[in-house]
Formats: sequence, C-alpha cells, structure tokens
Amino acid sequence: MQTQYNPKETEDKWYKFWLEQGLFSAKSQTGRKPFTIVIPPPNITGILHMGHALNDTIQDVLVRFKRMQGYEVLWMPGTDHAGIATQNVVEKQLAKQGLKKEDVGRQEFTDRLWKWRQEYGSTIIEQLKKLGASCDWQRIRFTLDEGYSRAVKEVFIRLYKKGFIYRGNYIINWCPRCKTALSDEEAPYKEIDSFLYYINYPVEGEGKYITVATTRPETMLGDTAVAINPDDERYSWLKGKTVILPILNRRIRVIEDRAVDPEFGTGVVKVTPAHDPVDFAMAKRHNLEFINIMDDTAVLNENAGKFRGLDRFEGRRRLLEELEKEGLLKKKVPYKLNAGHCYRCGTIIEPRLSLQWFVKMKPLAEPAIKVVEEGRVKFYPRRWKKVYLNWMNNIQDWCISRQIWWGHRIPVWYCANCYDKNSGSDKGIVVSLDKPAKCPFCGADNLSQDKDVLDTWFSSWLWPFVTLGWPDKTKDLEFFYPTDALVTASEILFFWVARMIMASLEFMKDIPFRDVLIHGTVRDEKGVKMSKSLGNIIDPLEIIEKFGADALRFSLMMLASTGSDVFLSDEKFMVGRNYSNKIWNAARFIITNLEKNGFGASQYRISEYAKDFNLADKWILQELSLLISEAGRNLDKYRINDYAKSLYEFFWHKFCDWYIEIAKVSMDTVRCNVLFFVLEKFLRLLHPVMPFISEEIWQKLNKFADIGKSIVIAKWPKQEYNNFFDEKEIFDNLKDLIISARSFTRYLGIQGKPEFVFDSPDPDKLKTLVANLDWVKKLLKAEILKMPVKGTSFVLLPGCGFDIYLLTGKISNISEYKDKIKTKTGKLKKRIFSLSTKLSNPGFLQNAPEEVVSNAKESLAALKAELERIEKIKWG
RNA sequence: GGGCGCAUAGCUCAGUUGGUUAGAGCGCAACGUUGACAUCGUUGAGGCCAGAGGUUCGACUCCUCUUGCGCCCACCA
Repeated sequence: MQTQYNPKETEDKWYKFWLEQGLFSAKSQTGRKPFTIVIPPPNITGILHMGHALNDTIQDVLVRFKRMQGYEVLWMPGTDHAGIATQNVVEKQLAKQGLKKEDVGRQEFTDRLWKWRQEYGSTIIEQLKKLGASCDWQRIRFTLDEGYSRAVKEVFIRLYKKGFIYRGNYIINWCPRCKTALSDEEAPYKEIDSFLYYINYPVEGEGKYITVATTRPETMLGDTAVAINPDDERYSWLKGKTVILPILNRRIRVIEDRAVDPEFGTGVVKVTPAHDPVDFAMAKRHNLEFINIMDDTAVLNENAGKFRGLDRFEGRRRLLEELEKEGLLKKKVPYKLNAGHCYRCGTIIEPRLSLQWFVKMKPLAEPAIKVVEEGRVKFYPRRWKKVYLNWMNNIQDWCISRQIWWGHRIPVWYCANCYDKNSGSDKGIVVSLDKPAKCPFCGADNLSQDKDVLDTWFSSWLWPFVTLGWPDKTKDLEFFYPTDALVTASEILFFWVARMIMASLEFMKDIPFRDVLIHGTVRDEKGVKMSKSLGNIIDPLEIIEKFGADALRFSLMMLASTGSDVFLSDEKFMVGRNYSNKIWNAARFIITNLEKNGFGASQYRISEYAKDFNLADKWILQELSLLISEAGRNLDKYRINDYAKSLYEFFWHKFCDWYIEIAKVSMDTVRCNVLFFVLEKFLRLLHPVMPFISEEIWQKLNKFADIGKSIVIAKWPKQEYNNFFDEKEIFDNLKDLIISARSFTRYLGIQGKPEFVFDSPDPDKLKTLVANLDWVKKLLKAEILKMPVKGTSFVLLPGCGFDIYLLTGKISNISEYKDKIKTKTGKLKKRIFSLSTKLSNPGFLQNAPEEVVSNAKESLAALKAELERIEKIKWG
C-alpha cells in the first residue's frame, strides 16, 4: 500500500462494482421495512454545484445508513425540465445563429429543446455518480416524460373540475425578456437605486397644479385617475375635480380611496390600472378604464402616443425631458426602490395586466396547515415550522400559466366557433386529456389548444407520488409511499415543499413525507452566496479531482451543522482529505502487522481472546461501543455533523493517538484481533459518509477473514461489547498522567530522556500504573524509576491522581516553572474559596440536588489536597 | 410594516431538560523524523459566552429590554 491515499484508484472502480452488483436497487415486494427519499430533482440545465453536493451528500448518508440497518431503501432520482431556464439556454443557442424562437416556430423549437435535453440533460446525473450518490438509477424520472405528463394533465383536470382552477385578468409579474408571466415566488424583490419623481398635473378650471410622486413616470401614459385619501383635508378641495394628464392631455377623475397613504410622497397618487397591482384594485373599486401602454417586451405601444416604439426606460427618459421642458417636473429625489426581478434572468419585472390561469390556494392550504400543526410532518430544524405556517396562513393564489414553449401544455381547448374571450364565461372552453373531436357546446370541430404551458412547479409539486406511478395504483406507491425524509434548502420551502404537501394531501390523501430536513445555503468565505455570476463558486468536481469524493463529502458533513449556512473555501476541504489519509495510513499499518503476524480467518476469534485483553484493549472496545451508539443516535436525529465529528474524534484521537501507539508495544495475535475488529466495525460506521475509502479498506480486510461481498450491504454494527468492560475511568487516569508528565517535561526544557518517579496516594492507581508501565514509558519516552524517591526531586502539579517526581539533574529553567506553579496555586486558592462559599450557603445545601452537593464536597477535598501537596514541593 | 432567527477563542462552529475549572476544527507559536501517516506527532498561547436588568441557592443556558447582524413575507406609489 502506498503511503498516501489515492482516491482516483478507488472511486470509479467501486462505484462501477456497486452498480454491477445492483446494490442500489429497491424492490417493492420484500419482507423489509421501506425507507424512501425522493431527490430534489436538479434542473436538466444544471451542473453540479456545492449546493447539490451538500444536499445530495446528506441524502446519501441517510440512505446508506438505512440500507445498512436493513431497510428496503429507495432513493428515487430524476431531473426537472425547468421551463424558463432550459428555454433560455436553447434560445441563446439559437441567438448565436442570429435566430429567434419565433423564426423557427414552436414545433421546431421544442424539437431542439428535446435534442438539447438528449445531449446534455443528464450531465448532472453523471456528476452525482462521481459524488457517490446511491440512487436507484433504473427508476430515474423526468418531469416531462410521458407518464409524468399524463399525471400533470390529470391533476389540472381534477382541480379544474373541483373549481380550484380559474382563469382571469389580473396584474401579474411579467418578465419582458423571457416574455412570460411569473409567480410571486419567481419574482423576488431587490432594492435598486432609483428616483422618486414629483410631477405636476394641472387641475381643470382651477389654474393650479397638484403634484404626484412616482418611481415609474412612464406609466403616467396609462393613468386613468388620480387618487387621494378621503380623510386627507389638505386635498378636500380636490374632491370631484378633474385633472389634465400632461403630455396626452387626457381628462382624468380624482378618486378617493383608503389605499392611499397620506404620509407617502405628496399624498396624491397617480392611478395606472393596467400596470400596477394596487392601482388595479382601485380601478376595480371605482370602475376606471384600463389602458395598456406596453407590449410584451415592455416597449411602449400605440397608447403611448409619440413615445410609441420606445423601450420603457428610454421612454421614461424622453418623457421626463418633455415634462421638464414644460416645467411640470417639480423635482426628483434619490430613492431606494424595491422592484421585482425575474429569478431566471434578473430583468426588472413589469407588472402587467393579462389573462392567466390560477390555482385557488386557500382550500389546498388548510389541510396542509393541519398536518404540520399536528406534527405529522416535522421540520428539522424546528423553527421552519413557524415560517411555513406563517406563509401558509397568508397564502395567495398561484399563477400557473407561462407564456413559454417548453413545458406541459395546458390541457384546455377553445372552440373557434363559440368561445368568446371577452365574455368571461366558460362556454367554448373544454378541459380534457386529449383533443376533443368536437365542441360539446356547439358541435363545431374547430378547437385549438391553449398556447401556454404550466409553471414548472406545477409538475414538481407532484414529485413524491408521480415518481412512484400515480395516477395508477402501483405496488411501488403502496410500498414506498409516503416517503420518509425530504432534504432541501430553505430557498424552495414555498416553491416546492409547501406545494408538495398540498398536492399530496389532495391527490394521495396522505402526507408526502414525515420529516423535512432543511439545510443551509452554501456561501464563500466572506459569507456571500455562491453563484456563477459572482464568480465565487467552488466546483465540487474540482474538489473531487483534487482531494477525492470522500474528502468532499466528509468535509461538507463536518462543516454543515444542522440548518446553518456553510462557509467554504478550498482549504476547508483539507479536513476531509487529511482524514482520509489518516484512515488510509492507520489501515496500512494494521494490515502490515496482520501480515507480519500471519493473521487469518482462523485467528479471528476475538471473544475467545477476551481473557487476554489488556487495559487498552478493553478501553478501545468500550470507546468503540460508545461510538456505535452515538453515531446511530445522531443519524436518527439527522445530526449528521455530530455523527461526522464523533467518527473523526474516535478514529484520530482515540484509536490512532492512543490505542495504536499502545498496541505497538505488544503486537501479537490478541492485538491483531482487536485492531481488526475495531477497524472493521469502524469502517461500517464510516461508510455512509465515506463510501469509497471504506469499501477499499474493507475489501483488503476481506482477504484476512471473510466479512462479506461489499460494505454497502454490510450490517450497521450493534453494541456487542458495551457491557463487556468498564475501564474508561482507569484508562483516562493513565492518559491524564501521561499528558501531565509530557507537559511537565516541556515546561522544564528537559534535554534527552527524562527520569520520572511516580507515586499516588491511591494504592489501586499505583497498582494499575505498575501493571501498564511498559507502554506508559513508551508514550512518555522516559525512564520510570521505582519508589521510594531517592536523591533530589520535586513534584509536578498533582491533579491527575498521581504525584510525579522528576530527578532534577537535567533541568534548565526552574524559575519559569516556579512562576507557573505560582499562578496555578493562585487559581487553586480562588476555586477553593468559591467552592467553600458555595458549600456554606444554606440555600445551596437545601435546594441543590444531593449529587451536585456531594460532587462539590468531593472536589473541594481534592482541591485542598492538591494545594497541600503543591505547597510541600521540595525545590531541588 | 409583520414574522423568524443569530451574537461563545483570530476564523468557523459545538455546548442536548440550568449544576464544579465553557469545548472542537482551522489558524498561530515552540519543539520533534521513536517501528502507519509532515496530508504527521507533542506541547502551548488565546474567551467579562454582545450589553443591561430580572427569575434562581446557582445562568453561556430561562424571561424582559437595548445594540448589532441575517433571513422570510407584505400593494407605500
């Protein structure tokens, strides 16, 4: 074996082996209990980033753990068609040829999309395999595959028939670049630096002006009123008056509405019903006219008069010039404006009046609120429950139609003969899976399908049950549903998680999953969210290339405490790299010694050797046993970082630093048994987080004794030796002794081999020490002389239960050490004082539990004894 | 404006129902190739647990307020 672990030689090899052996495949008919996780389907346009690495490693750890516990485990993989994102990619491709999607037409464009998906759509899946993800790849699904499409249509139809889907003219978020509607969730608000413009509108017949304030002056071209608050006395004179809209010279009414905040701006609001949601609501209340002044690319249209054909921002500039010329622009002040931005391309949203499909959310939300309130669906960390409920209680209807071409086409047909767009009636509208032969209203056979497609989330929200076969009643659905855990980032709590709960309750009459694990966001060192456009990403594949997948996985799990954000830099991954190297080298040492000792299957009989165990053997077996229970407990509670930390601590700082060092003193068959046993059990505990290196070493151990085909299907270890030994305290005493003595020699600047004399007031401790003198000497790199003390010596801090004398011949800096002892004595006295005060407090004696009191008494006695001994030090 | 969080070592975080001297990793300093590992070992320095009150025999932990920071929701043009 090489002195350094080389992940490249192991990772692909074992991954291939696992696939060939079919170790990740799940069957719905077994006698075992199921454990199911559905993957949050990555976008087909996606490439693996750190967010995925974090998200999918967590899932893989859980899934591998459960598999070892004997569950029938299904990790359901798949990808999301990601409507706008994918369309943008292919549009860009076309643009390189100087083409727009309209140039090639809908059919050709969607053909190209499918081709693109064929070619690049599973990049991320291949990358997930590099990471070690143990999904059941044979079951892979796509949100736009045939069965899925059927399910999506089915859902639309059922909801429509139930009256939960409606169509209407509303102000929606419009992205003029993607030319589509966006849901509220897809148009996050961001602050931008802008201006608040104060514009004068002449009041008819009064010879004076009123001033309105606006951030989007160009929208004034669509104004159909000016509004004041009815209680605002400053403007009571305006009531019932008419105002002249500058530039266009349109006569518009003054209306009174309580939506107007007298405190903001001037207290007078221009009302643009077709371009602002608040104004839209006001217009409905006051029967105003709706004037649309822009086309679908936010270019001003014929209603904008002479500004027709200008882009909205250019139009704004020209309009302001004009106003200034006429002296109507009173002032402009810098203003921080919250504007919606397209979550895909970042373009500023234009609120726009248009006809869209919506889902009524209130009735769907009610049961989804209930299951979370009742704890049938649990959030980890718990605080997300409140966030969820808060959002669900204020839920808004969901705009689900998108004016793009890539996605599930809305299963609605319109009759060319009897459907009237402006009537608002359902006449001539047919909702059905397939194209109806003729119109059920008038019998005409000229029907055409709605041009829009559905929001991508309208398919993703069905993910947990459609992937298992819905709407058919499949065995998979029966066996694997509901799923157990859902692992996701907080960003898509509302987009996805909440909606899955709603959809599942509606269509499955059951929850989609029991536990929702919400992990943090991946950020760079400075705390900035990693994103491609900022150029601060760390590519997981590069890390895998440099350090190995196990190192990446372990580092992430170690750093990601439940739910908190993860700050990453290249160096952070050295934790995992160094750890895998440590494991590799310890294994190398053990394997070399197994060979040297001729260790084989016939020697592997650990229980028979139990009578020969020394103190260190017993101690490490007990520590292992504690680790087994701790690791399992932490994974059960989804405390994956605690699980990783306990592995790290055990292997490095207990097994390597102490046990292996001690074992070197008496390397024989008994030691080989313990080393083999501990390493083999440890590898199983390690496997969920570091699957590759654990398999590699496992297979090497397999040559000494038959332990199984693959670690993937090995059993999670039980606490076989937990009641075997209880030597921890005794062993820890010797550890303390060694640590104290080492510290001692360092302080005194001893050259060469120190010579110690040990003593203890406790004869049992002294006996243990004598029995283990061999390795204590070795670890101290010292000579240990027998009692009684002869010649000149002085005492080290006791406190470890032993007195340590050191012959003073080789000591160079006693005065420094005397200072150290002095401060130590000071601290001791302080503690003795505070403890005594505490123990003389009647309140403490009365109220504190007996154990606490007796502990305090004990430590006071110990401290006093320690002080006494220090004071008796004979300074050479 | 409403809601939810966070504040512990230079950095990133643990600290489980309040109970002796608050821990780890990284970083830093000094020393060190003793039979796996320098991707290593040994030792060490470093904390008024954000501030102020309160509850308690006892508070990093519970309550209130203050300050600073973060996230989510919402129609202040």
